[in-house]
Amino acid sequence: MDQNVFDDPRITAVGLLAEAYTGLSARFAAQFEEHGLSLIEFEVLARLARSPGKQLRMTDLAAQTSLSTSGVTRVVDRMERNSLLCRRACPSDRRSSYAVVTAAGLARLDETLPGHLRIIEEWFTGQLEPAALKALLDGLRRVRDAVYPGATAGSTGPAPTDEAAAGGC
Amino acid sequence: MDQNVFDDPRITAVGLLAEAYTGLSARFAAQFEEHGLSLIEFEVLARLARSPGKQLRMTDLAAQTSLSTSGVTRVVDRMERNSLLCRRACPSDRRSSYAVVTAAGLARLDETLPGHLRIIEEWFTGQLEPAALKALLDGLRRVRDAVYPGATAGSTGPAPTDEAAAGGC
DNA sequence: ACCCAACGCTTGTCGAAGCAACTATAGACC
DNA sequence: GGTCTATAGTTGCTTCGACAAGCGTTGGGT
Repeated sequence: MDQNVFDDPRITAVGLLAEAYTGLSARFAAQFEEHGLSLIEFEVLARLARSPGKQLRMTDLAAQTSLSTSGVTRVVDRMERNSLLCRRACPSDRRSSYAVVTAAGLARLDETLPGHLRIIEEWFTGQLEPAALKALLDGLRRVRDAVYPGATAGSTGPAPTDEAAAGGC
Repeated sequence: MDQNVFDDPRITAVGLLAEAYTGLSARFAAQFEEHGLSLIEFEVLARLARSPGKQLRMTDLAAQTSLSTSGVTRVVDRMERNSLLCRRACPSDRRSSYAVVTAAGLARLDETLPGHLRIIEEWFTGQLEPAALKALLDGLRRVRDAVYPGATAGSTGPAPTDEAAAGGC
């Protein structure tokens, strides 16, 4: 085998993507941990908070997080134990439950977000001139659109009742 | 909290990076699995194969893979059980061992690489015009350099003896 | 020469997450 | 109305990987 296959520009490209992503993730995780959250817990909070009624069905949460449904069951277990969210029965389908952010969950998110945005700016978006950043994001979007099937599951379903908004579980 | 924080361009940027990376990784993992490899096993094979003597000390392997040293111990255990590599004592420091790719490991890599390159091209590099790809990679490199400390541990150390090259374990 | 802090690796233990199996419900078709 | 398949979620089991503790080794300071 040719020793220099690994200098192939395709391999290099993948290496850059992987290292940029894992490096950034590590910074995020460190900051999240200061607020008692893991990467996945932050993502769950964020996805719930921006969904109509601040809730999502377990399945839709799974689809949005690239976690399996059993993985979602367990993350929601932990976060419910931690009072960051709670389960709520779906009135129209007794098989389904919603995960609903609690007020405490929203507060935790509020307290975490500013630092998170600062870190993104410091290590990612702020590293590049506006034009270069735009070019990077355009490229990423093309790759993402090609490779990432469904990032919007649940947000296109029927609007759930809104009575639980802001965490009155 | 403002519902629209999540439309912040910084959040969007991170989302693109994460989705592009995880989407690509899933494609890679599926192809690796056809050859009986996991993502991390492929990376280990690749990093060993391109190192001088086709070997690396456990610690250096850990530094290159963002695995802990105990994680490396266990991956190497599995791969050694699978005859993809083997351990070899370091003659100059009895605390260290090298992980050395075997002929079978190189063969496995050989059989996996063409498909891997094809997938990179199909879903990543081939999605973009050359200029756009270059812009993407330049951006990624800037972020990577900022955020990713040491990707070259071990490749700058003293050249190990070469007698074991090509897997005569 | 001796001591001791630092290093390299392995092992015990734990939490996280996937898969497959299971339960309960929904909806379609006869 | 009854049956049958598909769906939503949970649980048992397993694997993976991190952390901390432990063992042997090294090398510098005195």
